[in-house]
Order: sequence, then structure tokens, then C-alpha cells
Amino acid sequence: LSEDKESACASETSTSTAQTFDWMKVKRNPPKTAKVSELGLGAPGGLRTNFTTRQLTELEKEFHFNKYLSRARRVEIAATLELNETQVKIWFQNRRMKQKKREREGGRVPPAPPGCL
Amino acid sequence: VMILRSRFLDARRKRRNFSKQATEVLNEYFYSHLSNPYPSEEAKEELAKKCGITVSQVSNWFGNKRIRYKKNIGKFQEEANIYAVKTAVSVTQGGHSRTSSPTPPSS
DNA sequence: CGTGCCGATCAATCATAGTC
DNA sequence: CGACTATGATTGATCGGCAC
Repeated sequence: LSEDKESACASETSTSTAQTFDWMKVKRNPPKTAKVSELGLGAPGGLRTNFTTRQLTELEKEFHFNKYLSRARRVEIAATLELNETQVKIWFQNRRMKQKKREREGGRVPPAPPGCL
Repeated sequence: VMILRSRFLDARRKRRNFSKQATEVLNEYFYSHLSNPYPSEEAKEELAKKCGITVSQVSNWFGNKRIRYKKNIGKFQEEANIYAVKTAVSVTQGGHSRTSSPTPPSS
């Protein structure tokens, strides 16, 4: 057995002020959508790429066709939408999670917006 | 490039702030577990029930809270003092301490 | 040993509600 | 009534763990 200790840096004046636990220090690596070494490319580095409506539409369409992508299909779509295979892959993963979440909770509250209030 | 803003105003449009009470419950949990504010799925469900919101909303709340808290700890010091101080749960264990009455802000 | 997926989370941002 | 802040939700991408 062993008790986990969230590192608690000391630096408080005195009272019961909370300390700095390690979850507060967590830093994510900056998104490197392109590649790490930028092989001569003005590609967006460290930015959360914003997909265009066209890309999202295509992606969505493909998703309804297949929840999962095959390698070949992925390459195809990536090329068509001018995205990296990784981005397409990640999009599908996120999309699957999104759908699962909707099912999980999308219990009720269906329609009923027309003459509400 | 700019008209893309549309996004048909997704769904996040009509947002409703949680009830003051729900926020109380969430903050109480957050500050009493400040050393590790990551409620388990079970804890989230319980909180969701208590607050009258969905588990996803509880997750969103903690996600936003954590990020915003560490972004500017000073800004939350006051709040921390208000909510903390009671159940200072370290980590390791899921004990139940029901010794105090946790909700009577009302006079 | 590498790759895809899951589940959870991060982090930046959007759009709105609330405060002054 | 407008400016500014607080806050809930969304989402591309990361992290750790697991299966193949």
C-alpha cells in the first residue's frame, strides 16, 4: 500500500490558504498539428485548427456512412479535405465520443421547442 | 472566413446558469477536494443528482473550474476560504463524514 | 514495438447571462 | 443602455492505459 501525496508546495503566509497541488501545474504540450520540425512549411503550429464548414460537413457525412474509418478511407478524406490523417482520425474519435455522450444522456428532451413558453 | 461564425449558433446559445444551490454543492466538493478535484463517475452522478443537472454538466463544471482556478488562483482565494475549511479530504479514501450540516447559508 | 481506440481532460473560444 | 465580467458548452488536440 501507499498513500499518494499530491505535492503541496509551501509558500503560504499562514492561514488555511490552499497550496499548489500538482494538478494545478499540469501543462499540456502545445498542439502540433503539423509536425515538430516544420520542414519548411508555414503550417499552423501550436494552434487549434479550425475546421471549415465544408470540412465538417464532409466529415459528418462520412461519419454517418461509417462510424469507423479504414486506413484507405482516411487517406482519401484527409487528402480531399486538406487535413492530416491524424486530424481526420482524431475527429472521428471525438465524434464517436460525442455521439456516445448524446445517447447516454439524450434520454428525453427531444422536440418541443415550437410553442414553448 | 468570418461568416463561418454562424455555426448555426450551435446549441450553447441558450445557456442557463445553475441554481445558486447547485453551485454551492459543486463548490463545496471542489474546495473540499482541492488536492484532487477529480470526482469519480459515481461522485459525478451523485453531484448531478444533488444539483439537478446532468453528469456531463458536472464534468463541464469541474473542467471549467479547474482550468479557471489554476489560471488565477488569487481570484478564487476568497471563495476557497468560504467553502473549504470543512471536509478537508486528503485523497485516498471515500469516507463519509456527515457530521456537519452542509447547507444552511440562509439566515 | 507501433498504432488505433477509449475515456478523461485540457485549453482556447464562443455566446450568453449577470453585474456595474 | 452599453461595457465588462462570470460562466456553461463546444471541440481540436493531448495524456495514460489497453488491445491487437
